[in-house]
Amino acid sequence: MTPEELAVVVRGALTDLAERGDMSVAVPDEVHIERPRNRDHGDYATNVALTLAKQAGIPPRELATALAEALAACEGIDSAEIAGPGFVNIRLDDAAQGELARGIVTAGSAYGTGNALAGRTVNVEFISANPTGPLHLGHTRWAAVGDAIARVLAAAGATVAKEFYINDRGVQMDKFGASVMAAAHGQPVPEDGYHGGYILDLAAEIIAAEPAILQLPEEEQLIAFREAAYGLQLRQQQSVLRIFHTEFDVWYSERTLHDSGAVVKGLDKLRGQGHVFELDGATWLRTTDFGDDKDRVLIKADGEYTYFASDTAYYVDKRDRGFDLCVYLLGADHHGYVNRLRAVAACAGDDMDDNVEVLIGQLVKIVRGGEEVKLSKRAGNIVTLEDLVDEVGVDAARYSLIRYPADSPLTLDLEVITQRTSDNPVFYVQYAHARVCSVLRNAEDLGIDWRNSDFDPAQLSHPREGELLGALGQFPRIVASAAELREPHRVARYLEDTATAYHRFYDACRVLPRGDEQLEPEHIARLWLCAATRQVIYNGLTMLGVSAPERM
RNA sequence: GCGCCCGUAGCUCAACGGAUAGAGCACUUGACUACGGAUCAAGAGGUUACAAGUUCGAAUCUUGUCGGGCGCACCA
Repeated sequence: MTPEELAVVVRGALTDLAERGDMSVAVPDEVHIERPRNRDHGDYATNVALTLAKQAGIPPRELATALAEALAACEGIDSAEIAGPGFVNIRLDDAAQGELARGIVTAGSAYGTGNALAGRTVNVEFISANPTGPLHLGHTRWAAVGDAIARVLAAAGATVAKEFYINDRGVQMDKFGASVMAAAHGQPVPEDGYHGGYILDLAAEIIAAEPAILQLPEEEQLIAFREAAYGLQLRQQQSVLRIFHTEFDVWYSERTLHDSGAVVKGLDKLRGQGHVFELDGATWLRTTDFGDDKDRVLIKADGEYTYFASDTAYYVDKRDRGFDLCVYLLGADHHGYVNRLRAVAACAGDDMDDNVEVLIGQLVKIVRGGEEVKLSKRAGNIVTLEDLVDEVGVDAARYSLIRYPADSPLTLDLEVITQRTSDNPVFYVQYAHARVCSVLRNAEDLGIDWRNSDFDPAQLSHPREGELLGALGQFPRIVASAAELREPHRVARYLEDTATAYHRFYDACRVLPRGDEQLEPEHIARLWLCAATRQVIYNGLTMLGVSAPERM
């Protein structure tokens, strides 16, 4: 029995109480079932009596007592007891709990998915770096977490597109081009240019491919260098993200936004909504109508579009492409954009609480042996996504970034996550998966066909088996809450708990018959439990973009 | 000055208003003729920055104070 099924049972019991008329309780739509931290409190607990008592005018413990009596009589429930101020602690009978293993194995990769967000079409935009250098650690956090958010949203039933906005327009691109050109001529890079060592590499690569570029007139040459370097750098970003297992559905160029007329179209839409005005020769959007602290310029007095104009047009364009929720994942230094972007949605006639969502990721601080490693894209002394992957591997890098909520600052010690030991939780979880796979392989080698043997769920009566089943039953609600809250770290933490439950089970319960033992129903039941565990860990790791190795 | 985020074990961090605030690392002590010990068991470690409030109940919500990070362009 899953917690969701139990909630239905509890709700039914409450309905019975209400209909019998002893107690005038209004039966809530949702009954909160939780898994008590303390195992002495049973398999599950509900606080529903506490929440209903006041409004029903009944002391909580009295209501809880009546509910407990009703529940104890329900099928699949072994006992129900009141505790504390009015909790009802519920213990399932072994068969009802064990049946879960069959359900998970049958559901396969669908176990854990849901339909809470069915019908929502979501655009998740993240990273969106300038194509003027390698991706650094701030980008890397979102590369991992943003991708995981998208996967979790999809698991909750949403239709999701991952999008990368290429900031390939504006003065930063020109500075980038000028920097590469200077390097190509062996001259010092301009003061306000890009100084990383990669600039020299780009220059060398461009000259090698097209030596004649150095003979072009200066202005032409500048453009040629800029475009060549842009192409190379973008491909480098795309390649490293592919290695990182973060695949985008759409790479959207800011230039094409302008070239396609989308910017003009977006402006027209905003004008039609009546929030655009002229002042001092510039064209403004009155974002203060919707909570921004100042109005924003769309077209400067010199006739140039601002970056903000691109932003607004891009939002309108996303909505025109059919997305009903636009999620932006931004770095901490962009938190000033939150109100602005929400106001853009409102100015376009949308609901800024429903159509747009801006998440802010706090900074990642990197230390190496306790000493901070400074990051600076312009200075060149940077830790890049590629560096991190080279040092710790894709799985450890992704997992280390995903297992913490993105909205709190994070310190990673390279010396710690470089170690391929149990210091790093990803190995702990992957090891559990490999261990289950090993047991199932051994079963196969022994010729045990557990899938086609009778499965008696009541065999799973050991406390450690109950713990493991309880953990496995949590998975769907963990995924649902991770999606709802945009917090994939919940899945990672959950997997760690589940891995612990498996290791503890494994430690206490022999799965396979020893050499001279007969195959018993208990062995079969435990193999089903193993198979269910493998499925849950596999589904969870996959949701995080982390591999689930069968051997390590 | 205004605004956003954050203060939880020695360190890095969990805990969607619930019961005795939990993990990992580090520290102490046990369990290997191993279904994979990359594991398990036990111990020690806390005034959840501080103070008031809200309620059956607060690390969580409200207000204030202190401390830290970041942001406040006709830049991109």
